[in-house]
Amino acid sequence: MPRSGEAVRQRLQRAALELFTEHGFDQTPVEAIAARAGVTERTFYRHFADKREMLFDGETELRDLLVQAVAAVPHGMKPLPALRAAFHETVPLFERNRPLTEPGVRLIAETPALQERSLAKRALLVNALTDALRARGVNPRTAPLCAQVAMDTFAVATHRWMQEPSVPLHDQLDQAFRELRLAAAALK
Amino acid sequence: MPRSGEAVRQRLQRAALELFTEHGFDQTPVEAIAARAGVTERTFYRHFADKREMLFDGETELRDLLVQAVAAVPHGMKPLPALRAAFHETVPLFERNRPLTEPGVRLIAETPALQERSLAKRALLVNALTDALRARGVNPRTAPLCAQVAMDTFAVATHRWMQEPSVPLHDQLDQAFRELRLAAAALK
DNA sequence: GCTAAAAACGTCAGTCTCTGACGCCAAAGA
DNA sequence: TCTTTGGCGTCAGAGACTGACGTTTTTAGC
Repeated sequence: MPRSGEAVRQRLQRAALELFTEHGFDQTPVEAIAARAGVTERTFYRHFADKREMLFDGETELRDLLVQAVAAVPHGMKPLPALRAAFHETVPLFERNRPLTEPGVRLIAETPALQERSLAKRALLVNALTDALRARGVNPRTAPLCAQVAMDTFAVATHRWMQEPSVPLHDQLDQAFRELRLAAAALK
Repeated sequence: MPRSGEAVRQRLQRAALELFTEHGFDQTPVEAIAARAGVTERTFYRHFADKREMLFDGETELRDLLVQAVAAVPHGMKPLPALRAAFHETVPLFERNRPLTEPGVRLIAETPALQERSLAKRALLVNALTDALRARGVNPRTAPLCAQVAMDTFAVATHRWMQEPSVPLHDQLDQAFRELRLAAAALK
């Protein structure tokens, strides 16, 4: 029974995902997760802030990658094209983790408490993108709107990609942003 | 001590808002709210699904009004203009309840648990708008994107309206949608 | 290889949220 | 006046977290 810290964390994640998919999120006490991982309930809360948090581990990684990608976009590019380019940079990350995240998204989709947390994580991403845009010199007033709209477009693209695996995520992204442009063009 | 049901509900809401603004949301047990309202903790949960839910009572009213407004928009209008028109219909509702909702939004802004619930409520609104758009014959595939983007634009407008009360909400709305059009026009 | 600091874990006690079951009492209708 | 219904109180309990403290393991320095 190793005690290296990271091993415990991974055992907790595996145990939680198994129990969640078997009995559901709400019907799985933290005590059961800890027991399957060979650890105490108290240790669970030393690795994760709360029960929901363990389902959203890759979010910080995605956020850092995204912020870095926005900063790396060529100067002079308008906000939405810049964000679209940044999202394209994250495609490999999604394609690589696809089989791993699939049971997670299904769990989130059918658990209201997890949907709330998912939306909160998305809001954190939007805030980070807003700061990244402002760092590029984008109008501080319009930066939040651009970041939010781009994030929604990205979310639509990934959602479609989950349901229709045949179309590459790159194409889903371009398609979604194209629809955004067309819809907005009808405004004036 | 009346026992009419609705009176208890209102006393609970008043007591909660007072205690929340005084000690904060997390530092206010449900037991204290019920005590100030002259009832038991159990009665609180007979009126509200959970502790957060009492802060979001007007959401269903807003949703119904919004769905109805989308349905009432003239035929042939494109999704985003239709949604913009529908949002304009809700302006009186916001202007009327402004002093009442002000302490609520401040509380939500500084309480992560309430932000999560707020985002969840917004997602419900987006789903309702998506259905309303589809009922108008909008492309079922693009309806979610339009509803989401319009909701974000509306949120930006109301947010600015809260901070700069001098500019009417109608103008904030038009301004935000104008920025959306300009930002999206730079995409192709 | 030995020892001391630091990190990880266990144990215990406790608060708070939320739920089910049961009984009581007031109000509305026959 | 009697019955029914709905709102409420009481009780018991599960589950999510947190703080405090002691113990064990790992790491670092000699």
